[in-house]
Amino acid sequence: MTTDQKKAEKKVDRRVKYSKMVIKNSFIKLLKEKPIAKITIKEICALADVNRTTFYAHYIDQYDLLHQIESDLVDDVKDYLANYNPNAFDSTTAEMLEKILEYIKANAVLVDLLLNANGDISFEQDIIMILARLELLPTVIGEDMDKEDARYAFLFFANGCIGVIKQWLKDGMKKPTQDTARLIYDLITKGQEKFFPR
Amino acid sequence: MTTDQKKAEKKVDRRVKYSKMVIKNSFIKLLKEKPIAKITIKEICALADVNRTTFYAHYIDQYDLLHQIESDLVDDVKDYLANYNPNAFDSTTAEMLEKILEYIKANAVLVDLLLNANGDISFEQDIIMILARLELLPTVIGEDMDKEDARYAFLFFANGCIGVIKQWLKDGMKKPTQDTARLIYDLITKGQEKFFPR
DNA sequence: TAGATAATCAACACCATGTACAATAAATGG
DNA sequence: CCATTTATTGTACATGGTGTTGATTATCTA
Repeated sequence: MTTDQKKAEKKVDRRVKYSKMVIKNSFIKLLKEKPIAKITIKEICALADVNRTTFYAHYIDQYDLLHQIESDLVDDVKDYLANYNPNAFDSTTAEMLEKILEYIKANAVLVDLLLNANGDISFEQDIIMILARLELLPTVIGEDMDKEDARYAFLFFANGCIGVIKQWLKDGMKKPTQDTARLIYDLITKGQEKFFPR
Repeated sequence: MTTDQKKAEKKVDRRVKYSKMVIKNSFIKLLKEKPIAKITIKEICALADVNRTTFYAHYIDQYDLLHQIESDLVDDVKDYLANYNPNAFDSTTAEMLEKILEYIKANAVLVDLLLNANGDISFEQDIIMILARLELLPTVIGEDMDKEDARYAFLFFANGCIGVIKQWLKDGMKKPTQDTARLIYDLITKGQEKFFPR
């Protein structure tokens, strides 16, 4: 269930729901062809068969539209992971990672588009904040360690995850989610030792 | 020595050199204030006190200009690191990391701008490619390991490095370069074990 | 100094933009 | 089902950046 549908459960006018939907779909279609800077509001509306005035009723510009799409996706991920709440870094972290990868796989086209091709840096930051909020990564819990180093370590792991996921998407997600999750887990816990065991 | 100056050593017309310089400086100045999408060619030229026709003689648009600036920086980093050529992952890697951090510190304003605020994803990719080309990170050398996993591991470490560096820049590079290099080195080699020694 | 080359200037058509307002269509709540 | 509210449409308009042209001027290099 998407965020749009959830909001719609309240009392959003069907017309608004439809307009936003066709606008988003058209925009995403265009985003597959060219960078956002080359996409005009006029052509989004033409493709969506919607009046330009309608666009301005809901969005400021293309970038606002992009951010709303990204924001919806972020909310959706949060809902998807709402059930899981590991408060420590134990064996369930690998499962959590797998869960995330499964979600990404289910929304691969969009995520790949936003993360690899035509997204922006703020989207990556949002994803990293999700990871931070989930306390999925261990480094925030350390007590006797340097606070600053812990933050750096977290960012190292989080950005590492994103990097692997981006390539995984580019590779068409050939590698099973479970294996990929395991690989990421090992990289976090053991670093290169996994590859050069002593 | 910048790439521009190097090119100039051949035989680039002084006028061209000057035009490109003022255009770049003006653009960077504007980039500190607002995102690239809001920057017009007209205002770049106004600030640079250069005719708009001159801009079009050298660049296609703002994005082309940005990419040339990033590309120059990348070339500059390559030159800077040209002397160092570690072909294996040994103790000199930490020194190499420190060398890179020192370079970044010397060009902090620009790097922070391109990496944190208003750059694009391709710039990060370029940086990662530099790391790959340097064979600074170990995972490509493994023989008995899965090729695919090695690539993922490399991307994990490379993106992790970028993540730490970005935050380090945001923090105003308070932490000494040597300590930061050491931290990154430990994260690569030992993962979270550094923080949770067994 | 002479020739080559770059920058300037003015002018131009073009098109996306953002806004305004009236008219129309559709949805909601009773 | 009707009356009211609300969204969308259509039109029009001023604005401003764009990209290109050709001629002129300024500057560099050899």
